[in-house]
Amino acid sequence: MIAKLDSMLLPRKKFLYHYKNVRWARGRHETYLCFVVKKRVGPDSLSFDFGHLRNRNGCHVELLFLRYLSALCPGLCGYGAPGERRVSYSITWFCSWSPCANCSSRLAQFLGRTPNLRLRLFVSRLYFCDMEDSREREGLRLLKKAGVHITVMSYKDFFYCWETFVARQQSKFKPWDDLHQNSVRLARKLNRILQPCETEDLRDAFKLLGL
DNA sequence: ATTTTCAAT
Repeated sequence: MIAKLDSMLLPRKKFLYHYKNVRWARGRHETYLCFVVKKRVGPDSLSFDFGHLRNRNGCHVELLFLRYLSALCPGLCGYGAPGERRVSYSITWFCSWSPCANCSSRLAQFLGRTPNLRLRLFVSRLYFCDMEDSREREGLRLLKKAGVHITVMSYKDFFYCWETFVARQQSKFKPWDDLHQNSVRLARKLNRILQPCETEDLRDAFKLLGL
């Protein structure tokens, strides 16, 4: 049973290489997506599923996930019997890269017509977000508008992923150098991206006034 | 100081 489950888990080296939140992520030509799916089956009870995916055959991992979604979440999209309610799900993603502009837009569209799905998104690194006017930045704002909570992964998130998705064989999660600093830097960057400009202007104004 | 990015060779 353990051995069977192990094959579904991420090898330690793969996780560490692809999720490392280093400034210059040379060679990460793959993106991994670890997910947790929770289904609301009653007023209180939740069922639970988890796993991981990576991009394949030129298909970004987010869109790959959308393809698997109906199998993963029965009753999410179908219309069911007349008068029957759709099933509600909460999904959490932990992605090694944040989504590209196209994936963000496709996701936002999908979520717009699937109000019974809540998506929480943790990312290790920000994908093509250096330019002030990058389409990827715009895409992240679109996702926020679609109700997605986007957060940069911190120590506790890497730790949780290690415990949940990695074939760790009893080994403890060993944070790499600068994990915390990198996470803080990226979180600030993401906040600046998601923050409406007015707030930023106000903050500067307050600073000028010494308030 | 500078470096990369869901590849393409």
